[in-house]
Amino acid sequence: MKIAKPIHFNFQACLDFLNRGYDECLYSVNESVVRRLIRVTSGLVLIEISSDSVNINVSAHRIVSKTDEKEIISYVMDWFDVERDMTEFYALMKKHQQTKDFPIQYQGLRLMGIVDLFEALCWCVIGQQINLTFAHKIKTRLVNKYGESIKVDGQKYHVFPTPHSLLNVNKEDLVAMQFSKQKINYIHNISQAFCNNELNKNDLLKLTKPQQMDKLLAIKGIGPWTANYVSMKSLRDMTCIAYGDTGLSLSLHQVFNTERKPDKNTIDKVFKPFAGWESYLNFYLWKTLS
DNA sequence: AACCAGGTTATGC
DNA sequence: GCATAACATGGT
Repeated sequence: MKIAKPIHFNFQACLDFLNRGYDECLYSVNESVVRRLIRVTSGLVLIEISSDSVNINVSAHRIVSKTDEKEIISYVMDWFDVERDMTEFYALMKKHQQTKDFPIQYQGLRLMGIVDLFEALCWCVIGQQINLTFAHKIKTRLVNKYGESIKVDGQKYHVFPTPHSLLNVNKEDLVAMQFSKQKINYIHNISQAFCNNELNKNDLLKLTKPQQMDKLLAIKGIGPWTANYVSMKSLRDMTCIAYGDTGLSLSLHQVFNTERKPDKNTIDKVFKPFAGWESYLNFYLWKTLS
């Protein structure tokens, strides 16, 4: 399968982001290739994504139908945000002193998404108030125990657990994995919302932004930061700003010379010229930290 | 050794 | 309404 690369798309830059030094259990990056197990209607498929000068190339580990192919392509396009025309964003960054080098430094880096909304929400809860190394550690324990997997060439690949599988976990097992009781409850709440069909990505995408926020914030464990983060990474809203995020605060301080912990007003002022591209500016600012 | 991490909710004034 | 504690543990 092939996807034509649009302008302002740098596959290697995207891969470097995926491979930025954390132990990631849901995909593996090897130099110029990323492999990941995904779920399509017909079942699980291991896909391998690489790139040449004109295309993104996607292959599957087994025979797939035309319908499967469509779902796989759609997954990759979503994950790598392939369809977005970045021209305007790049022009905006060049126009402003503080960001004028970004188009060269981060050329073609796309806002890498989390296609599965359930995974995105759980990941936020897992990462709440702990360092990312530890967050990856406990996520790996969760995925290894409850996520479906297949073995290809002696290598095991996992998908993120389903809401049903996490709804039925033994809480003591999660304690043993070093989840806090609070995180365990939050993950339970989110699983329940998906199982009761109070929450699913397709329906959420049909709502307006404020309606989406209300739906998300109604669940105990999802606060403003998380609602915003999944809005950016999964629902693909382009106007998200991670207010109060420690990383964003630090990068704003370094790049825009704001105070160490800028208030909402200050942040809005910085983002104002990038209206419509807030999520991308936020993402690139995070990138300046690594 | 203390302080903080991709936060959120419960509680107290 | 706003400040503060509790959560759990590893990294720096």
